[in-house]
Order: sequence, then C-alpha cells, then structure tokens
Amino acid sequence: MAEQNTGGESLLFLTDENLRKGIEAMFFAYRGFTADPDRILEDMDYGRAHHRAVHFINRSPGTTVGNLLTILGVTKQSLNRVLRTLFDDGLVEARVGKQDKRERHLYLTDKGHALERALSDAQRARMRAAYRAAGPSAVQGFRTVLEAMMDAEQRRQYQGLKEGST
Amino acid sequence: MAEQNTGGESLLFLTDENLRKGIEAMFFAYRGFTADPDRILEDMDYGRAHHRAVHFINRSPGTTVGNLLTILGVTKQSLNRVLRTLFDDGLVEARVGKQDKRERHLYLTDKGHALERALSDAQRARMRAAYRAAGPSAVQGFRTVLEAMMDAEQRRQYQGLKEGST
DNA sequence: CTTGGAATGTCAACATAGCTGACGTATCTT
DNA sequence: AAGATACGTCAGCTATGTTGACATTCCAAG
Repeated sequence: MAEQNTGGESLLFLTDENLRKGIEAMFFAYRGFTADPDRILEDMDYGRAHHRAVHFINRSPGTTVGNLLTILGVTKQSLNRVLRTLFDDGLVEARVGKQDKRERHLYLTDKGHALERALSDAQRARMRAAYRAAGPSAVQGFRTVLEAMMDAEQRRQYQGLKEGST
Repeated sequence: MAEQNTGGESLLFLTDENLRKGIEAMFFAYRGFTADPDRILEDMDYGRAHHRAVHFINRSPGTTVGNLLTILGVTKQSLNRVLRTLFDDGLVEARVGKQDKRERHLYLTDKGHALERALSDAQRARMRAAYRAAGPSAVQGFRTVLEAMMDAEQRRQYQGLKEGST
C-alpha cells in the first residue's frame, strides 16, 4: 500500500536531525490536538479518559467493556471508574448481553451524544483547519506516516472495526 | 482507497469521515510513538515527564528552569519534582547563572546523556522505520499537517529555539 | 445435575503526575 | 529601600493509571 521511497536514491530525509524534528512535531502537535476537547472537559470534571471512552462508544455502538479495554489499552479497573461516572451522569447506558449475559453492551444516551458531538466538533474543527492549510497530498502523507508509526496491533484496530456492532 | 484530487479543487479530503480517521490515527500513532521510551523508563521508575525534561535539556543545553516550564507547559511544582529526582540520580546538573544568579542553567551529565541517547535511539528507530516505509514526500506532508495542528505558541517553540543559549 | 475453569465485570486500596495556593529566599532593577 | 523576578518548597486536591480480591455468568466435563 504505502509507496516505497519512490525517489529511491536520496535518504536525506532520514537524518537524525529530521527525525528529531519529527519527534518534536509529534509532541507539540499532540498537545494542540487535545487542547480543545480538554478545555470542554475540564468544565465538567471529566478528563481525557472520558473523552476516549465516549469517542469509541460512539464509533462502535453496542461495543462491550472488553472491546473497549482492548482498544484503549488500560486495565478494566481504570476503565470502570470512568464508565461509572458516565453511567451516573446519564451519558452512557449499558445493556446486558442477550446471548452472553456476562457482557455489557455500551450505548451513548442523547446526553452522551451531545457531549460527543461537542468534543468531536472541536477536535474536527482543528483537524479540518490543519488539513485545509496543508492540502490533500500532505494529508495523505500524514496518514501514511502515522499508520506506519503504530504498533501492528493498534494498526489493526485503526483499520477495521469488525467487532462490536452486529 | 480514497481517490485524492491533487489539483486542490475538490474538498473530498475534508469529509467528517476523513477527519475522524485522522483523529484516530493521531490517537493510535501517539501510543506507538511513546511505547518504546515508556518501556525503558518504567524499568527505572521514571515517567514521560522525565523523558520530556531530558529531551529538551539535551536539545538546549544551558536552558533555564523557566524556559523548560514554558516549553513543557506544566507548573513549576510539577517540573520541580521531576528535576529533583534527575538531580538526585545524577542525570542533570544545574549551574547558577553567571549574569543572573537567580537562574539555574540545566545540563545533562554523562549519565544523563546516556539515558537521553537510549530513549531517543528507541524513538528515532521507530520514526525512521515509519519514514522509510512512507517515503520522503509523505514525510513532508506529515510534518506540514502536524505543524498546522499546533497552537501558534507551540509552533513558535517548535520552529526556532532562539531562547536558552546565547 | 453438579462442579469447576474461564471470561467478564466490580470494589478497594494504592501510586504517579498533573494541578492550585501560599510562602520563603535570593537576586535583580528601579 | 522597595518592588519585581526566578526558583524552590510545603500542603493538599484530582485524574488516571496500577494490583489484588471477589462476584457473576457461561460452558463443558463428569
């Protein structure tokens, strides 16, 4: 899929200095990337963990706690604390599985959808501005490099959903 | 996959779905980005905060506590806790400023350089692999988008050093 | 049916790394 | 001499991660 160094000859873009710039770019850009949602969340005593949970429940309605655990890469105890506050505040609801009653299927309530919308609107606005400023071919490169930077396991989750719905 | 109109007229690359993919790519890639250093750090009871401090002291030897505060965007109490352990473990040393004796100029010791090297080697290896797989033009796009994603203040710090030395 | 292992989810206790607020000290500047 | 600046520290709070113990449910073997 990814183009393999089509220029071929020059490897100047692999200098340590270039790599260092890439590393710092990730650091600073990630701060910008999370800044807008963080501002919204802090007004409601939530944190990034809540954001992540809401995001992935929205992406895959009916996903189980176990699925979420795998995607988020945290312990179930840690996730549980976040989920509990989301239940208590009426943003997420859990339905016991029909086939397997051990499972809890997670759904956003209307209120949950509203928060998700607010958060992703803010984040999308920044992403859109960056995309627009950079242009389509830069965006393609951006995605290609990020994809290559993931662990294999994470890349799998990034590419296909496969689980959760249905 | 997505057909891109490099002419720039089409704004198909700005769809919500594309933006969502970009958002998730940042999330998953950042995990990969930090995974290797995290493994090294955890063996020595350090965290990402130590990594960041060591990185920027290495980048700008002689930088002051105040500069570091600005770059890292944390409170001095938080930074201080980290710096103290780095002093105690002999990785960083602070020299009182010659012109302004209130300032503490920070330098890595040999031991500090060794840790910095280990951390950045791991991180650069992953970045290099990603760069190589993606190719030079993708890398350029990657950097362009990340830069556009930063806050103005962070972009300033990313682009030029200007402070610290001299 | 019963029993026991495996999967799933919850509760309790603790660690780390952020944060705010208040204060102290040394130093520079006016 | 007085105020501003740079740095350090104490005390206490919050968010989010960890491990350990436990409850519930499913499924399969006896």
